[in-house]
Amino acid sequence: MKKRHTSLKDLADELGISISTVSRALKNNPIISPELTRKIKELATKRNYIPNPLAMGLLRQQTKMIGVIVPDLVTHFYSSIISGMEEVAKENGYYIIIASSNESLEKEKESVNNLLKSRVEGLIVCISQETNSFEHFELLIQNEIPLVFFDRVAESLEVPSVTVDGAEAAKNVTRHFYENGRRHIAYISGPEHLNISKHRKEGYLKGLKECGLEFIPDLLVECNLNAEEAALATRKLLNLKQIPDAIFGINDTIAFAAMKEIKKHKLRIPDDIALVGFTDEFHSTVVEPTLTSVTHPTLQMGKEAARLFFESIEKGENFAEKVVLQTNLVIRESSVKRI
Amino acid sequence: MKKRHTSLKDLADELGISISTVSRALKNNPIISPELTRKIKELATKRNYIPNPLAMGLLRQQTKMIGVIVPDLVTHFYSSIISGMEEVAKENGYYIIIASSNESLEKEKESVNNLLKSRVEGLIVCISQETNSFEHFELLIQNEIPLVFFDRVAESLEVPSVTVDGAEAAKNVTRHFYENGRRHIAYISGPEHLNISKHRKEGYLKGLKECGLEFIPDLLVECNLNAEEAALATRKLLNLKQIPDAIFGINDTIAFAAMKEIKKHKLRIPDDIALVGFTDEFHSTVVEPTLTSVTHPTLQMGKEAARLFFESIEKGENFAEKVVLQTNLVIRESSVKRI
DNA sequence: CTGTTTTATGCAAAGGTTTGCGCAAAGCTT
DNA sequence: AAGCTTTGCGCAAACCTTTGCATAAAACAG
Repeated sequence: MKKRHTSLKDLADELGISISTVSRALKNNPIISPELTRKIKELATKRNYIPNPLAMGLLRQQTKMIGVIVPDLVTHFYSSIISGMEEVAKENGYYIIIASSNESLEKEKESVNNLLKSRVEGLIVCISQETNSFEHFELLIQNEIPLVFFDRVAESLEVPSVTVDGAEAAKNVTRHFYENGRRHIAYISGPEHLNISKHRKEGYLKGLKECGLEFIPDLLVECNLNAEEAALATRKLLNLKQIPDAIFGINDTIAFAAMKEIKKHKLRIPDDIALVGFTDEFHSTVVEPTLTSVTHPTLQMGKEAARLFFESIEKGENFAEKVVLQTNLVIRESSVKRI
Repeated sequence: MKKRHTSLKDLADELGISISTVSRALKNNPIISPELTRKIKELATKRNYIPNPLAMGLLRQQTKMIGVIVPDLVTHFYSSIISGMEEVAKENGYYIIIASSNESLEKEKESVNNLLKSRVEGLIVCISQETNSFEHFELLIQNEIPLVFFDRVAESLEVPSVTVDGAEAAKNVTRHFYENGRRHIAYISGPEHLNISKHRKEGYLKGLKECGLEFIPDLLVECNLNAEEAALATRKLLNLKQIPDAIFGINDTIAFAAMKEIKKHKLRIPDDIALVGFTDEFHSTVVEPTLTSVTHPTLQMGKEAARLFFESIEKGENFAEKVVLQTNLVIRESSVKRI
């Protein structure tokens, strides 16, 4: 049999006073005499009194919980962002409940529902790669439930978000390739409807243009964001009559898969093909060759997302600040020819 | 201004009936007439009624929340285990709140307190590497708050737990080295007070014995579980007069750090030194050479831990089942000489 | 037509907290 | 001494749900 937690009533009864007096004393309300306050506090400590958050929540109509939906939990990128969110949430006395969509629209909808059922005060979401309709989010907006997007956003919705400048980053990668003598630069992209795919592609194209390179449609392949499809996409590139001398993957998962595939084809990195990834997973530095990658300020992204969330709670429905963070191209072995 | 969620009272008022009738109708209580039930359900759907979990929780004295404390979130090992827990928790209508100790005893204690404040119904914990005292857990046991350990456990406490058979695994690694011609097998261990360190060391020693190898104290180095200390430990091994021809790291973080260090010393893996890790992080297959590792059934560990938790809630204080799962040695390039 | 059973619904308490308002007693003013 | 202010505390409502018990109306037996 579980013991009940100590309540205000328990304390009040034991001291023969009213509940309200106990409540006030514990909050240092000066209206309660000093000696009584002292006595009450003493007993509270002794009985290990902890305010019941359910009762408080009921009263104040708030659960102090934020729902977070990520495509998956096991990717360093997301867990790192979550760490950042957690930090800011904690500072504000909030808790985070995590749900993963597993990159499935269906599971994403389900997660939204589940989190709503548990009365989270709002949601911070990175949409799944399948997500191409947004009714489940529109419903949130209609009901004035705070919503923040990060990384992958539904651009048609007026919602605060934190993203990175993917176009700029992709442009820089392209230029980096060019400056290192590459002329047949390929890009493995993700689903077209994702903002991240779109922007990085734009940057890629812009980069080509600035470098005076022609866009060769064969060098742009699109695939879902998993290792299998990435391997397939890479194979497609390696089977071209004119194979690329540089490949840029929309994220590191893609880049690692490409790396494996390139090695399998007995091609050398970076000698035959230069390779660059995106998001800078932790293991970029342990693969061989070490992977040049566009680093994301993940911790900061998480913190910003949480900050936006709290601002959204405060300012209400019309708040839709878009935070765009800069990335950083960290050059390692995979993209620069050894001298 | 946030709209309030629809409550039973809202529905009752709108229909001009009492709250209890609405409540009963929604639970298909046959005592309410079919037509009224239908009408009520219709309105409930229309108004998007969701029962308030706070009110329910207050009534039933349960929050449906489990607190989980992990050393960190960004390691694949932990996030994968958490995924498993989440699955089982969801099936049981529970939510998980995650806190990371960052391998610090202080933060671990703080997390226990925070989670208790938010009235989680119990805790599932992997203790931090610093944790060598357990008062904060004993307090939980005294207050009959369900507690489950996973991977790293406080062995002195009578608490359900799920671990792997580290001794057996370490023995097998040692034998694997021996069978591949290694005779100077080193082991980089973690803090001695951790059960995982202790058991794997036992297995290592047992393996040596079974293979008829002498235990050389210099070949056993202990370090904290981070890349820096692991690099230091590796350097120590590589500076020995008789350097080892095989190194076994207590986890993959250690093994990767060792790999970098070995490469830095211009030694070849596995030719000069064979290397094996533990826990099989995702990137074991992308490093070069690919890393032989002892795989953990992480998803299953998470599920088992959650299962134990629910069993603990049911059976109460005297329940202390210990689940020990088997690992699997996955042999890759880092431990076997190329022919 | 009266008394009893059945049927359908409402009342109220409990769970824990906060807080506006009320009220008594004590202290003060003139 | 009478009236006024201050001080210190309690009452009760509100937040939302469930559920044992009460109650009203309807149906039925005799």
